[in-house]
Order: sequence, then C-alpha cells, then structure tokens
Amino acid sequence: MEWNSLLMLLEAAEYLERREREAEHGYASVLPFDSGYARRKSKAGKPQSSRSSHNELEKHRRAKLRLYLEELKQLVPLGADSTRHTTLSLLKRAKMHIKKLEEQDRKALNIKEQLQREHRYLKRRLEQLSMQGLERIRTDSLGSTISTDSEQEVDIEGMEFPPAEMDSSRSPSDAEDSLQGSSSDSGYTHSHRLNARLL
DNA sequence: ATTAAATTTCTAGGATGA
DNA sequence: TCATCCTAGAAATTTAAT
Repeated sequence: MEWNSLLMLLEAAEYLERREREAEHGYASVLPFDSGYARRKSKAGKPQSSRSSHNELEKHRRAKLRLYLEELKQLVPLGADSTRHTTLSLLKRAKMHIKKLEEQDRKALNIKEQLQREHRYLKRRLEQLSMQGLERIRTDSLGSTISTDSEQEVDIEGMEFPPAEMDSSRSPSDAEDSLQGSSSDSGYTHSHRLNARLL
C-alpha cells in the first residue's frame, strides 16, 4: 500500500474517532478539552487559526511516528510473548535486535576472511606442487636414476581440511587463533597438517 | 467495580535549518 | 520567514492490581 494512502487512512480514522468523541462529550471546538496550560497561554498567544493548523501538523507528525512504529514492529521479531507492546518496549526490542544482527554480521565476516585465507593458501600450494611435478618429469626425462631426499609422494586428493568454523558459540578470537599472523595467509596453520602429510 | 499507575494523545510554544 | 522538529504540561485512555 502507498505511504500516502496509509496516512490518509490513518487521518480518516482519527477524524472519525474525534467526531465520535465530540458527539459523546458534546463539544466540537478545535480544542478537545479545557487545558489549563492552554488557558494560561491563549491570553497572549497566537491567533486561533494559526494555532489549529499548527496542531493539525503536529497531529500529522504523530501519525507518521505511529506508522514508523508499525513498520518497525513488522521488522522486529516479537516472538510469542503476549506482553503488550508499548512504544518504549518496541524500541528496546529493536535495539536488541539490531545488536544481534550486528553480532551475526561480524561472525559471518570472520568466517569469510578465514575461508579466503584458506583459499589463497591452497591455491599457492597447488601451484608449488604443480611446479615440483613438472620438475620431476623433466629430470626423469633426462634419464636420471638418482633418487634424491627431496622426492615426495604427494596425495593431494587425500588432503583434508577442517570445515570452516560455523559454530556461533565460538568467539572471533577463537577463530583468529586458528590462523597465524593477521590478514596474511603466509602463516596459515593448516601447513603443519599439510607438512605432516607431505613430508 | 474501583482505582492507581502507565501510556498515549493533545496543545502551545520554542529551537533550528533551509 | 517558514516548515519542521522537539518539548513541557495537561488530559484522555488503557492496563493491572485489588
């Protein structure tokens, strides 16, 4: 539904409500009640017309605020609790929800960075192993029968990596602990697992 | 049903930015 | 200057406790 349509609906509802109240209480003035504050101020205040249009604008502003709160209510999971939702409680819930989302976002970012480092490491390792394979083929083709200490059996397919850490209970610092260094993948600690397999 | 407390609505006036 | 927002204080309405 259009924003303006919603506003019009709200205003219409308010108008009907006001008419109902006026009929019930027997007054139809712009001021729905005898405010002491209004009485005090109206002696030297603004003209009635200016005041009432100002009041209408203010009413419009409140209607907008109510709409925003309704929209917010749709976005915030209120759960199954049957407690009443006041403006204050809704705002508090929204604040908690935002914090939760921020935390989720931060954890997802950590996982993403970890996977990127893992990807970079594996890519470089694969390049290294390809180079070594080429080198061996070349030396073999020269008829060399010398077996060196550096000769290795490489089981790439058998390589295992732990799945990316998805446990939300694990702190980001825990996630970082599995990596050596910071943003660089140079010290990736999977290397000790790989070394054990490759050497 | 009553009533006190909590919450929302309303008005008027001031502050502020364009 | 004008439009918009914010605020104080009062009234109205709703909710919870007894």
